[in-house]
Amino acid sequence: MSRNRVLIVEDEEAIGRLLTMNLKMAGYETVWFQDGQEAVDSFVKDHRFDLALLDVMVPGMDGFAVMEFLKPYGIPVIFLTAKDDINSKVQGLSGGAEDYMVKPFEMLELLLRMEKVLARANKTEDILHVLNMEINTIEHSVKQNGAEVSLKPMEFELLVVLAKNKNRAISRENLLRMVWGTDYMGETRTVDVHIGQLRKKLKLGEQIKTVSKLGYRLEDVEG
Amino acid sequence: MSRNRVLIVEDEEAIGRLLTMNLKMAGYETVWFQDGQEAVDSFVKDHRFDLALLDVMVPGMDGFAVMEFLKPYGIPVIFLTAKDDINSKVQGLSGGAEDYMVKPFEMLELLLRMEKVLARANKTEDILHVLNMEINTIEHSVKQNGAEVSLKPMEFELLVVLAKNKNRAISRENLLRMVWGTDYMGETRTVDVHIGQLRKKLKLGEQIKTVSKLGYRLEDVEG
DNA sequence: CGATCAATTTACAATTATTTTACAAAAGGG
DNA sequence: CCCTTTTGTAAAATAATTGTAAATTGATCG
Repeated sequence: MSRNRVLIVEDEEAIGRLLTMNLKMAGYETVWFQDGQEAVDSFVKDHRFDLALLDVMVPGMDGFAVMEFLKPYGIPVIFLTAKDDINSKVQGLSGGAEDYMVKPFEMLELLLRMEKVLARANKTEDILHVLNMEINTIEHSVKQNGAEVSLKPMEFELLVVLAKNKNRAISRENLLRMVWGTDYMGETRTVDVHIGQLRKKLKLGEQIKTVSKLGYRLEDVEG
Repeated sequence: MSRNRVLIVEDEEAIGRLLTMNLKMAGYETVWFQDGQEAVDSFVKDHRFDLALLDVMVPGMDGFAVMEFLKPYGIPVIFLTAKDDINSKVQGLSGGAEDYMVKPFEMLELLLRMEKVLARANKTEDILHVLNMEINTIEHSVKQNGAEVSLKPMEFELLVVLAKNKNRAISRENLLRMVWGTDYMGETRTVDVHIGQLRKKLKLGEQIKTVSKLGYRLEDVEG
């Protein structure tokens, strides 16, 4: 599948730029507007979006109003808003928004939530193809050159995260958060051990690169 | 690349000018007010700031009051204050300020703290572009003319500091503080050796200038 | 309860990174 | 110029990180 397209409506320069850059790194296609009206004008001409990130307070037309235009097309919305404005939260979620992020937020947190929203909307691939592997996220199975390879649950989850983020170095901390869901502090070699298992079982000694002091990267040259 | 915008509220002419000048050199965009009320009046019309430096004692409206206006927008605040006024410190930090500088302060110290605060608020660029390099601070990777160059962790950290402070000479002592985090006293050639590695690996013999008796400077004429 | 299997921790070996050393080369500074 | 100090850098020494087998812990199920 081609990459998911994300509509961004955000007037703050710094945040908009950061979003654009990070989503691009994460493999999304983005279109960014600093004005709600402009976003809508463009949207009526081209509504091929899979997800929208809308700042609530934005010039031209506010985020809630923008959402009304997206609704008929079933495009899920995640709102971005300045500090704990509980009213916006209520209005946004009851109005049909999928999720809600309070600024300033962690980019990784946003990426995780976007993943979840896209999965719920059935806009993610169920089968990933990386290197010589076919990873079935519904059956939790992996085939390598057509032959089934048996992975334990955590090994599988780790492989999925590496595959979804191929060619990108991921720190041990982030792997722990993404796969294990823990904000683990202190020392643990769990990640390393599981990486070792994947390397052994899938013969990925070369393809899973160690990034010293940081973490690991699954390399797939072809892209 | 657009720069981070900093709101400065400081009535002392000399300090205000110094801040404006130094931050501009360091690549920030600044707006400076000498009166708290004026700053707030302007802020309600344009709140596109990434950080605020607030003098506590300032005419019109004091720093704490100004902060209350910034809070809802999640704009981090660093207080500047005349003396070692412990009360202000307590009031400021408990009121939500990110950090606190006592005058007179080292400009480099302030720049360091600003960096930290911006990073915490997720408002720093993840990808730096300097000379022919693209430095990805999330993946800890460097591309030169599109080709990946492999750096060891400390080499990478050093490059980031040089890049963030390009065209500014940095002493060995400060490099040690910024990269290695140590207030190392005495003799060490560690910095020199790592500079040598960067020059070799990235062919920056010309661009990393030695500043005799002081330290080094990464030059990027284009700015 | 055990038996079984997955997950994590431990412990130590292997590898890689960092710092120091030592000397050569270059730069200042009379 | 010459002498002194500073800097460049290869290579040795030291330190830290990573790989991984094996032991331990935890969870599940009859």
